[in-house]
Amino acid sequence: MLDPKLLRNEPEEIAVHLRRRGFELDVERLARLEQERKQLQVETQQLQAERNRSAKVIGQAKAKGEDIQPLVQAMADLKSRLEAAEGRLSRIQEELEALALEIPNLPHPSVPDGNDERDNLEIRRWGEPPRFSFTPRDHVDLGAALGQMDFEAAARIAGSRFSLLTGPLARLQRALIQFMLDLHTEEHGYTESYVPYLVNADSLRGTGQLPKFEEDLFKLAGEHEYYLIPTAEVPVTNMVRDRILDAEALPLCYVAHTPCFRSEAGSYGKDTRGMIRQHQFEKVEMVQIVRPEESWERLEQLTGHAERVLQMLELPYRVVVLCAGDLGFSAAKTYDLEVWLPGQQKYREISSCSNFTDFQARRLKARWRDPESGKPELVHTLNGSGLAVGRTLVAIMENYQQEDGSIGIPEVLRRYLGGLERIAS
RNA sequence: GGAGGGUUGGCUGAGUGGUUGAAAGCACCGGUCUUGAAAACCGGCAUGGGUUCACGCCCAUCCAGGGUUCGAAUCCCUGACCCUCCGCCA
Repeated sequence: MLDPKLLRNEPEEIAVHLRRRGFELDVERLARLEQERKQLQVETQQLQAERNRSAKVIGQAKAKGEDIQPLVQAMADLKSRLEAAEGRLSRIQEELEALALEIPNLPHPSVPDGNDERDNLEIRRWGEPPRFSFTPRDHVDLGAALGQMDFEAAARIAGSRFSLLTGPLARLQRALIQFMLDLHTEEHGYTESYVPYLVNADSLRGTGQLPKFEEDLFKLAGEHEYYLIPTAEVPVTNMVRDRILDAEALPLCYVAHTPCFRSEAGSYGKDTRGMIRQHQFEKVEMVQIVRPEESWERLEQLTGHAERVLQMLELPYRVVVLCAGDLGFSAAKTYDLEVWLPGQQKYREISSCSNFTDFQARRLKARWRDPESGKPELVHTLNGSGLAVGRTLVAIMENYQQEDGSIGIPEVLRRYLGGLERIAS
């Protein structure tokens, strides 16, 4: 959520920033509602003050044993006017609130202009795409040949967009998770955390998935209103919801491995082959809760932590900064890491690192006590995949494939696989 | 599934219809004292909003939503969450 004061006082400027990301702020409607709100609020508060005064007078009169009937009768009219005013005010406030919840974050000035992913800006590359003396296969063919990846069985068990791994390939995925968690906890200073995979609607509102993106989520039927998490960002960031943190506690850095569940509504026909886009996938996620003044520096650092995983796995990748039009709803700035996939001859997203500034914090009421002011102030939140595990598995298969269809194991993973150096059928 | 208890400020915790936005303690901030610190003592200290050049004044908020009442943290109803015991269970 944006700062309501800013929204009230400088709607035109805000509209300009939001237009960069393709969001048209209805300034006139906002101004109309605002004006109405203000007028109704003043009126309501005056009536409330009057009611409070009268009630006090009646109390005092009663204490003295005077007749309060005339005073009570005089209140009747006031009461009905107050009720009407309160009703109208709360309707306006609800409308404003609903409007505010659907306004995305402001893009940072350093975010390039652009409409969609084609306008994202590559800012650096690492590693060389491997050269093969044979025609490289994609992970689907490789997995099938190994007999360790079975999409037909997955479809029978669940449906499309699910995958099934067995044997060394399944173990490789587990090894990747272990490796990433160890790296981030031991070398990057994150605290490992285990979190709920089902969350309530408040948590999803806090991080910005609701109310606007309900169709992307799996909602459980049953007496409780639970949703499957689309990313660990939701439970982990919500660790600080409704809290006031001590200054010394910051920054808070958490890493969690969780499965992620996404309905992929609206992506019909996109990435239908293989395990690139699934209803269920594993991800290791880094989350940082920081002081506002250091969030931009932290974004660079966090991105570096994600890059480190790819470097240690020796997977070629590039870093792109998302253009304003491609930014996620809550993000002020996002770096995507894209790994080279020989099966597609393309760089594909494998991590997304974002600074949400105070946008999520305001929805979450996640604050810290600034020693300067002594007042509770909003924190800044950031997160980044470190990495999307399923896609990392795909990248390893495709980049480390041999002519005979076996898969080499990156050096750093072998200790997690009992020393295994290659996966063969 | 059955029975009961609870939700109050940063924290602990009093408060069962009228100066209670809320006692007390802790924490925190300032001061006195001290060579310095601690202790002791004195003072300050909720959040959001409206209005004002400003001092200030006003409104809302004691889990949420309804209700009773001239007046609700306090009474009634519904819901959420937490806890305890019993049953079942990984």
